[in-house]
Amino acid sequence: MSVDRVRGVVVDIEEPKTVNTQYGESDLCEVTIRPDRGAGEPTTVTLWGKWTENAAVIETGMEIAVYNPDEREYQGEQQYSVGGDATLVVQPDFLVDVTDIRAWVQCPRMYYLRKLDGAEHAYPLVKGTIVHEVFGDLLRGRELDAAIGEQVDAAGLDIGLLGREADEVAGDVRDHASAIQGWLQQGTLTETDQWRSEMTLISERFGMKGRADAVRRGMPVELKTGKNTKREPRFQDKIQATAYALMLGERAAGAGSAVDAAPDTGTLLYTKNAAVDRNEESGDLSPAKEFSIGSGLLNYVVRTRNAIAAMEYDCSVPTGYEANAKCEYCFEQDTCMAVSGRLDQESKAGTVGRAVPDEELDYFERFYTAVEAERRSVHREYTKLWEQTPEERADNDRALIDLEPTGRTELDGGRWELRATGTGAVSKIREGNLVLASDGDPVTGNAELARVERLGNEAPRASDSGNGDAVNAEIVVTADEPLDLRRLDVYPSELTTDRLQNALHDAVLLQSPEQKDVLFGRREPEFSSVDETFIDNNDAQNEAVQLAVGAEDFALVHGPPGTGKTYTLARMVRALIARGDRVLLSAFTNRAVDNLLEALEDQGYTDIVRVGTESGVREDMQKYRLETSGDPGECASRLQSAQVVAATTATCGGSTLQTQEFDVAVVDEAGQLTEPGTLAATTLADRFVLVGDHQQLPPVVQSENETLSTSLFERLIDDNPDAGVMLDRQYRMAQHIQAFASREFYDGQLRPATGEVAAQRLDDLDGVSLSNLPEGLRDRVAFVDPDGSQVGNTNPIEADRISDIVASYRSARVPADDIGVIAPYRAQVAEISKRLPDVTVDTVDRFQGSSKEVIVISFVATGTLDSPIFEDYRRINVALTRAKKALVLVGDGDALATDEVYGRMVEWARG
DNA sequence: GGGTCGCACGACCCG
Repeated sequence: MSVDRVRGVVVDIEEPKTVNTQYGESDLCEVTIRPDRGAGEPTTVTLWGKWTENAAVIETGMEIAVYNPDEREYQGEQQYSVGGDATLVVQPDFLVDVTDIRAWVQCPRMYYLRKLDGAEHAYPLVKGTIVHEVFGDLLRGRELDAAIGEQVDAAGLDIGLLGREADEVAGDVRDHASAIQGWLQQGTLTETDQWRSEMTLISERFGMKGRADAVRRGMPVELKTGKNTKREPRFQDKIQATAYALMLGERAAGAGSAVDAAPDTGTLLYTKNAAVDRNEESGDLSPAKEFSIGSGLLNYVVRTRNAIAAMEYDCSVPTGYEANAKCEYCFEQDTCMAVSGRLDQESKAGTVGRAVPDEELDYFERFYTAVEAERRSVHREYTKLWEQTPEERADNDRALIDLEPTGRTELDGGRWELRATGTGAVSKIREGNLVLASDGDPVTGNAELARVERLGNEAPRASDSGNGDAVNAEIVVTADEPLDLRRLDVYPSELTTDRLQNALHDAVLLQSPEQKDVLFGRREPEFSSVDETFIDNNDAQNEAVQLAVGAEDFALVHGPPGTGKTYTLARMVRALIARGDRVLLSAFTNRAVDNLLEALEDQGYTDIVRVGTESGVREDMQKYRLETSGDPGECASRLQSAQVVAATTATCGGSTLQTQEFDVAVVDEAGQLTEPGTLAATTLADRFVLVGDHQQLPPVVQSENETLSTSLFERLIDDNPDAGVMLDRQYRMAQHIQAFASREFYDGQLRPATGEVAAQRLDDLDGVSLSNLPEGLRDRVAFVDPDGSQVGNTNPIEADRISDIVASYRSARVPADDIGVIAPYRAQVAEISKRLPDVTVDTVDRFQGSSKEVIVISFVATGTLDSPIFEDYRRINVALTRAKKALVLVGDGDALATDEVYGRMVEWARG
């Protein structure tokens, strides 16, 4: 009996050797693995022939999987052979992108360089994207001219930023697209082709993912906007198509051999061939080139994929010697040499220039490694796509399953609207998200990337994630192809990670030494003095604006809760504009960016360009949103001439804003941003101002990662206390409510701005009388121990008690809208919101930046505190400082007392 | 997008 898969952790690797067999000489290498993630009995896997190339990159500790191994006995021991039909996959959980395999095949250094500096704004790329879109449209049956017109229009901004005209680009695109059309017409005349465009493929088996331009009768078709008059397609183009073939084979094979089931032919469409002047060129000018896909090519793709996964295991940097590339012919040679020179790396191409200082090299390496760890966390999210057991599925908040398809409609332009009814389950999926829509199995079934248009009859607001009663909610998505909508999955994206890596590269390799001096502590930041008074009733706020206006390098504004941070920021931006500065406004979230714009608007300033997607930008800020389609000149000049440009830091790292320069970057919520995340905005400007509070939420990172969890804001404020101002007067909380946070997190520096703020009480609200409240809730701060018990991440008894407490406030005529409930876990949020459908119940993260008259906090934990309840004391700071007039803490007093900080908190709350 | 090696043409399924 044979097994179809062996998988385990490598514990030993023998030296590869050459042996004589009855069929001649052959290479082999023995690898010992322990199955079950290292817990099983040691087993020998023998790699034969070319698989021994992979043996050279395998290290102990790595995980390997072997498919269809040959099970046999050698010297009395049962072992597995990799040769013949078998396939070796190294680090199967690491998902290698097909375009990365393509780049690595050209040169491993190319793969690395692409990762460091991906975003560039160049005409061939913009044109290539448009041609690809038109190709998709043609496959969906659109008319050529209509498709070209629409796609050129859609790329208006990109074309304009390159200084090109729409007509000229349309002409270029037509040359390419008509070649495609000619070829398509030939095909459809003779046979009824079955086409799929833009097929998303994700392979659990091979640890690979990618998007094929098109699939015809199960075979991959790749579009290339270049020319190729040779008989054979380019090698790396074949490799790309072969990788898709491998994944298509996996889908077709079921439990059988993916290699055997892979399509045997790939097609490459070189669209420029038809446009070549026939007098000058000789050779094969047909756009379509077919090639045969054999097992050797398929295995070559897998081996290359393995080499990448092995390199990424310990974040090594490729030198170029891993393959036989010839540097003298490489068009990236200059970049390659410059990067290796500046980063002091070994490189086959050689190096040019001097290395950056040691501290910058260390910094680069530390953050590069941290960002790659973050990438691996994103990869782990993909595993949710193939979780199949009922427990796993029940626990998966990244998918909506068991949907009932209700219909589909073909839209103009050949796209489809797909509809289904849901079970009302809670998930991370939100309207506007890009998701994987499938017929039930996102990996092996029919699946398409889709956009969520509608989720439920009432659009879920950011604040009511815990709505457990929305049964039979209607779900609407749009996609390129029709399918029975039975499941939606979050589509994990490496976009953010890619942009962090680019920002790191730009900061270390492209910024001037003067700019870097202050970042690396080699020079103190400089300020010119500013006498003008900008805000006359708050000294700290005024000082913050003065500091920002006078900053030659950077300024830091520390804004604790309720201190008028946003108002100060808006005033600061106006002061900078008045000086003639061009300002970039940024923050981690779209919500924060829009809040800033609102504050600017309140102060009468509206000459703003907001860059972002339609679904990301708040309704009332759409009027400022930069139109990216239409007349290229108009789109581009609107951006180029804007004095204030606002975008999230992720957008700042994208190619559009990379074309722009600013005098000052102002970044809000900087305490929530990783260093590279902040750099994405600051590298676009000469100087920067960071505004935030490192005592509130830390940077959002998936991986447990110390390097990324300290913000640039925090590091700079620790190193340069003189470059910062703390806003010390708060306008939100009653004296007693703010007392604990002030003492614990702000050295007692935080004070109420006025006596009125300090003395505010619940009965200041219309019609509310304290005498209608139970005695325990009449103080501004109260502690209630409901004697509940923790069940998983919930505490139902505590939830009941919270429901009673809220009912008390409601019967004392406190409006539901003025009450908020905060819980540490999503499960408890759901538990409480079941009982309180009219009240905002949420986790801390979603409450940051807002406040309520009454806040009730659920601590859930009982008995002991195994894990820090709110993960981090900074989260409890955020929770406590959301309340204006009344704060009720609900939890197990004894359990909380076992922790020093929580213990002091309970003491304070019991008054 | 841009040029150079890489794959592969049969079957052994191995020490």
